[in-house]
Amino acid sequence: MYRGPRRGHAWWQGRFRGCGYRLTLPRQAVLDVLSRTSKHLSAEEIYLEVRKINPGSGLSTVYRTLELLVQMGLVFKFDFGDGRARYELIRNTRDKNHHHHHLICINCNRVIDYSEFIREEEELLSKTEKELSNKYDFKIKKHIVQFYGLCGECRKELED
Amino acid sequence: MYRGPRRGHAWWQGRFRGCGYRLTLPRQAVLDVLSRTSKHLSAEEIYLEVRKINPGSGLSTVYRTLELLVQMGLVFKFDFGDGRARYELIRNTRDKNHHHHHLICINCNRVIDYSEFIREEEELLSKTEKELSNKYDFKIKKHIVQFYGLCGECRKELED
DNA sequence: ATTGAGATTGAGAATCATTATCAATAAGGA
DNA sequence: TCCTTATTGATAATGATTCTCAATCTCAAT
Repeated sequence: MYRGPRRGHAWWQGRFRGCGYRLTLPRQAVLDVLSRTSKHLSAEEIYLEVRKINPGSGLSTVYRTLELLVQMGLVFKFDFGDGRARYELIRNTRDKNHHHHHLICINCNRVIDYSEFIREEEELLSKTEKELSNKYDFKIKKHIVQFYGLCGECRKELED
Repeated sequence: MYRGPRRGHAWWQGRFRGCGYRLTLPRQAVLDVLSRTSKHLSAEEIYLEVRKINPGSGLSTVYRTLELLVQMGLVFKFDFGDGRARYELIRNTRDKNHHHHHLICINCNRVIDYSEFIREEEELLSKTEKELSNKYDFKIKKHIVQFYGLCGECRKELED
């Protein structure tokens, strides 16, 4: 089954060329790191991984690349309230709108992705968005839904 | 009609005493500022207002007081994504759980409070919370729901 | 009143993630 | 090859928040 040009990095390459950008080694490295993990890494963490692939990469470039990727719609940027941004590669191009949400442990900063009730959530959110847009003359671009709490391990740990 | 000891600042005074804290002038000033506005002020903004009431107050103390108030459950602390925290006095002690949510303009940072669909939202959220708590062994403490977009004025402004 | 322990304060230094600066380098087209 | 532009890495700058610390205040016990 032919899958088009989406083998290896050819796909990203195309995306970049289409926007007039170059898919350079430092940028490649950032994409590699993001594509190999399911965690929500910070810029610093990405930088440390990137240096294993391309030791010449600088932190500035990692920041610049992440900004670019977010702006290109390839990466999500999250704020989980611990003072540093977190980044996540957007994997499924098809159902872009079907994004997941997060449970964030306020003790160990672990992040759990979930998609339960996402349909109901999205339904309610879009209904709310429609209503609020009218009432307040406000054009909603995106929403944030996050749950904060304690993961199992931290609960045990703190119950002592 | 007698309203109990909630005249002036006597109420806060009680709250403070009860916790073993003192309701000093610099703290009073922060509470005054917060109680007089419906905006979502930043620490710096609060500081500037506080100095009109009590010119001796320092920025550190404002930060410390805000932290204290949040910890005492008298004030909400929000992050609207513009790099500074925002604070809001919790006014109605009765229905603590009936908190509102926010529309945030990504252009001018205006914040609109809304309570439409809050009931439905809370219903869905609590249902989701229950389910997720079980499935992921995760004790949810709080949630965040925020809408980002463009307010009417900014939309006009940017359509040029 | 006096005292002493502890709470509170303001000024300034320190922190830390992120951005801005800038000269050097690489790449692609004419 | 030459030239314009994109990209880079090192470093400095930024800016909100937190930390430090000596000075001041409060209040209960003497």
